[in-house]
Amino acid sequence: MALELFDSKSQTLRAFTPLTAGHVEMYVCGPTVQSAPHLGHLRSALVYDILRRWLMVTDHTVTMVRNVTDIDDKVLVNAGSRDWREFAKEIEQNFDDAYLALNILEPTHKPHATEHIEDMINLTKKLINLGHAYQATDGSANVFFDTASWPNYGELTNQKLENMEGEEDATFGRKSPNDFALFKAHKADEPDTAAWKTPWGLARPGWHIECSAMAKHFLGESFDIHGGGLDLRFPHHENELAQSSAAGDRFANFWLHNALITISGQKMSKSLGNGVSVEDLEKAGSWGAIRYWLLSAQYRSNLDYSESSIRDAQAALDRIVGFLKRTTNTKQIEIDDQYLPSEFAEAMDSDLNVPGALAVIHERVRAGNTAFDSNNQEALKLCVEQVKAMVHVLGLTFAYQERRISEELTNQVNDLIQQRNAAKLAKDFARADQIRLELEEMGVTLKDMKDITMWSFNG
RNA sequence: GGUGGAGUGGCUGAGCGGCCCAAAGCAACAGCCUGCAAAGCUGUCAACCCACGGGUUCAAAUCCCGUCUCCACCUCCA
Repeated sequence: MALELFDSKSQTLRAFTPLTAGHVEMYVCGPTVQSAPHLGHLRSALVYDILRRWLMVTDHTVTMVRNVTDIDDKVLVNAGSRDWREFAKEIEQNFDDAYLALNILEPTHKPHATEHIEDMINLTKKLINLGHAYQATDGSANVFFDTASWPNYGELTNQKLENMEGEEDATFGRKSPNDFALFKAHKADEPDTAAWKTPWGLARPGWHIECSAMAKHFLGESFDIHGGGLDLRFPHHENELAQSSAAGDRFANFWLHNALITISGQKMSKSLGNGVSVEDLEKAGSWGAIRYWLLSAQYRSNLDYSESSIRDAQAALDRIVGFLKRTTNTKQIEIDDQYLPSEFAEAMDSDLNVPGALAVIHERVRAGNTAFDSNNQEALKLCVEQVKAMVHVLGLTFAYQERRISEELTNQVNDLIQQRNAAKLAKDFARADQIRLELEEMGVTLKDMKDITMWSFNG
């Protein structure tokens, strides 16, 4: 079986074949760095991280572009009295920190909108020449896409122009309320640094033109996959498609949209202010558990966040990690993709059915534990290799890296454990229990094994 | 008004015509282990009719029609 992906433009599951055999080019809409990341942004980035990893495992090289929109109305507003460029950089760092913590791979290219103004000007010029864009009728430096000139407008989201609500307020020189800005004229109250010289006057780019220009810059006039959150489908992606195809490009072969994260059934979003922040998440569980939880629903399904969700994920992940810890030396991890079970591959090939893939991991973990307890070395080895390979594909390997604990604490704990074991041997259980309690208060959980007492620190 | 999506055990969440008397996880319960625990492992439990009502089919959670409820998008959002 080969990979099938749900293409949201055709609204069908399609067999995925790269335009160039063995090589996949994908463009993913990254964040507008206007405020700190929340769970929803992380999910989106993670979905395409998983897709990329799976493509690589199945023998593709992957060029992945994930942009940073670092100039935008909200960036300027939220920067307040600060230099917006500095502000944007800081927010971008917040995103990068979170991506790193979640073990999301760096994209091949991470272009910033402000670095590609020239590309955007060129694309806009071309659209004007082709009669698909125009400078504002009020003589300002605003430039708009002429939706009426493009009969395919609405093709991505299956909408008809006459049914659309469009901009209702002032036109700023629009011919139609449905027309959207390619460039926005510099406003007097905005910093000079947020304006570029264009053939139409001082202006800054609109949101949609950025992605069209950057995708073309790095991937050319056609590429395999365009991804992003479901809330970007319209207008952002519809407009991207209109611009690029009106300019004569074929653009994306597949459109992928990940569903959103909800909280109490309602969409998590910047505008609603109900986002779960990185700080909140770190309190709820480990980054491994967060990654696991984000993967626990297929990417086109909503995922509802609640306080217990990360905790449940932590328990499920601990089961997998615990298996590897008790059966292998986790410091030496060699991965061999040849061990991936076919059921796992089938699940991944089926529009990235990660929950199904996780089920295969758990099934193998159980088989492995059984083999371990009955000392069936041959069966155990197979299960271990399979689990390691699967966990690696999902990027969960980092979850079982050892936490760094100070030598001082280690010695102290080992000393107390020794005292406790001595007390147990002397059948002084009151003393043994007292030490156990002491350790618990330090945040140390004991694990009495057959011959040895293991411990973990959760403080 | 338009365009999409969803409703599956106590909870999360796969399955999308026969392998489904429905995967997996969490929770619960039991056993193993233990001085007793915890942790860990294993097992068991759970979906009466897979939102409701019709229909198609030899066969439906899965397809069709209708109804109800919820969510998203319609020019700020991943």
